[in-house]
Amino acid sequence: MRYWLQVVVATPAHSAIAGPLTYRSESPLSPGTLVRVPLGKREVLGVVWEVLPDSGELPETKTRDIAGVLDGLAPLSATWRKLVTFTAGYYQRSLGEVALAALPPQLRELSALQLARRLKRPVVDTSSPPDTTDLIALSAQQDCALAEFDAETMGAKRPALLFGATGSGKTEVYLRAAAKVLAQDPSAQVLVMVPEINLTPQLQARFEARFAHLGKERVVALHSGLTPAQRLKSWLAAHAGQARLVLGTRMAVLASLPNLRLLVVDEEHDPSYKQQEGARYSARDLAVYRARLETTAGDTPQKAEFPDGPPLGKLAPSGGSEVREATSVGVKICRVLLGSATPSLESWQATITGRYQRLNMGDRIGSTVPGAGGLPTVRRVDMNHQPKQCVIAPPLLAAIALRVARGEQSLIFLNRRGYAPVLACHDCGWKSECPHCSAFRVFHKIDRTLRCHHCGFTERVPRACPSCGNIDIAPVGRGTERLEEHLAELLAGVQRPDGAAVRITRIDADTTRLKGALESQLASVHAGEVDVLVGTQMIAKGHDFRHITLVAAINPDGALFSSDFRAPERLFSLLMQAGGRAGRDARHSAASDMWVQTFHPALPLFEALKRHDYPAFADQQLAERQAAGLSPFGFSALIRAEAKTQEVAQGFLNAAALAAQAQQLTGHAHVTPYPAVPMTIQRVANIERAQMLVESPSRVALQGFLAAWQPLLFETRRQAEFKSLVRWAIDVDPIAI
DNA sequence: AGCACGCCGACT
DNA sequence: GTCGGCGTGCTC
Repeated sequence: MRYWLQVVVATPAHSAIAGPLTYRSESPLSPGTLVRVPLGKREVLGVVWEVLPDSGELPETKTRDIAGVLDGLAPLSATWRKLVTFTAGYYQRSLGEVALAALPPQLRELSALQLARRLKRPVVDTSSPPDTTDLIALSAQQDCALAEFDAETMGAKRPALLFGATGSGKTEVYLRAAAKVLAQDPSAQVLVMVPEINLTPQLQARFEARFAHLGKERVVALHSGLTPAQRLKSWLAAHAGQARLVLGTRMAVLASLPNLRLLVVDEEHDPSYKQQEGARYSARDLAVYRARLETTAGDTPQKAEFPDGPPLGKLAPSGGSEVREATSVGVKICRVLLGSATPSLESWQATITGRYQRLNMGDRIGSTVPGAGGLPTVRRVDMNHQPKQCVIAPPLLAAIALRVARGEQSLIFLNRRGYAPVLACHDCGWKSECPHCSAFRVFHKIDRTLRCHHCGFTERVPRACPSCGNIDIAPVGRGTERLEEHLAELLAGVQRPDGAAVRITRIDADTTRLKGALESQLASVHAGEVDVLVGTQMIAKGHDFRHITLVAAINPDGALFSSDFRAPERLFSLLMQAGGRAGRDARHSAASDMWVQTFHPALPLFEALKRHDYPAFADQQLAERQAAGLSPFGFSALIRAEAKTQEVAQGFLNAAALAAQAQQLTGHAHVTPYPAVPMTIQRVANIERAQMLVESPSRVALQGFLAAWQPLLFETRRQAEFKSLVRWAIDVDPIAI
């Protein structure tokens, strides 16, 4: 007996192969089975997508036999395949690319024997009843948030947004919600996502400790920081249902989790949930979609909407919610819990319209009044009234000196690494441009190099101006390296309480390049071996510095007048998060300050920041976005093109848009393609880059347009004049424009 | 993406 | 005379 299988393999979107390939098999493998298939001269991993009915006749193309089956592995579920199909369609990539990218890379290389050996390890149940004796009591607001989350009855239970300040105890809410789900169903699985790998070790320890009663290896991590072997192990444990709780980064949203019952997205506003290469999916949006997909009433899956849609109430079956309890036979509920102190405006808007349930948890534990308890006092420094060219305003410097003298720690932010962003000649006007990119190379004093942060091109700093020979070349502007040096000079006379000199340290991508460097530097801060910590935004996230009583943002204005409409949102979130670093220790909190140096202190953004008032900030931003038809009130996609010349890159995009207009793809659907423009960094590593924005008030219309446009883009690509085009890609729902 | 095949410069 | 540069084309 012969069967024809439709198999998806890792084919990039720009290759000619878009859909599944047809192979022959002796046995009728079920969809979702992992197979090895010949492709050209090599053998690749594939996933059986469907089995063609045996019509007796050969498919029109030639077919080859599959090379092998990864038996011992359960087929990937129909739900997983639906998730992959949706992701590929929505983000305009091939099925195979998304499907294979979701599997651990090691699975491709493993021989049948190696795989069998890995799967042979017996699963021993070492679980015991949970021990709740050590659990501390929840705060009233944590209790309330959990109760509301559990009491949700709307439709298939809406996605929930846990809105709570840094330090308000969101993690404990995740832990309790997860514990409840895991206890209710002995096979239930929970996925907890965090934005950065850096944050997983401490969180993993906390989750492992809490769920130790489930037995060994029931909590696993899934992120790109793992070795290939560890990643495979975690993935297999999740796929087999053996792992009960998976803690991971954005990649984990596509993991195989056969009995997923709860998805948690911590810091849901974080831009790193958006994949920035390959299939550019938003793990947060997919989490919302996946929760709907995993929710079934009997055998009927919920109609999934992405990530918005009609109010869910309309989709609920008449009769209400009691039939949907998790204990009912055949009914499986999967919920999603997003959490943030500064939610994305998309999620916030969803709680206003009622599509999402909002769980308010405003205050820090042990405090209710800003400034008098947990939240730091925000002090704006109007830089218009400070000495010219001053980097750190005198009152801020005095405040830092005071903290040092009191033996307290300060945290100084500057979102620019290196010594100076530019090196310039005062005589002829030469600047340290990168020869390969349209960007300046950054001066790094420590090894006397000029480094391009875009292509990596590095040279030693020239002795004299390369253009006119003048010796007088000087750094312009300021990075963390120079700020650290500058602070050391300014604070040279300041003594610690024990009479010792001030100790300044810097944490940024340059000081943490080596493995373990970040951990050891953080440890020295925690141990109190540092008085002043200088760093980039990497220290604003997650790390819990208990003894810091002063946080300062040196120059946050850059983001204010950016062409990117999301820049204010990111700045507000960053400053709120930075402020959240201060005074988490109750002993200090009453006296902790957040300083912001700005030339525009009266902007609503800073007014809202001063009051720690995210809702006010969101109201104002949402009003602006609604007026401009921007997300979440409008939808967009970016088409990026790379070529040897800017003319070809732009020409390709404009020609493709013209072709779309000629075919009336835009007319009826209210989709607007804008003219192609050079990207902000126009040239990187000698490749010219251009982009085209496409907007629509309707997500469905935009989707329809993009799908219909794809073939035209391929067609345009084939024209002789665009031969030198390097590549092009679509970014749906881009987070930066 | 891989991995071929396919035509032009500096080496054992 | 070959090794190898990466341009173009194909993979069920």
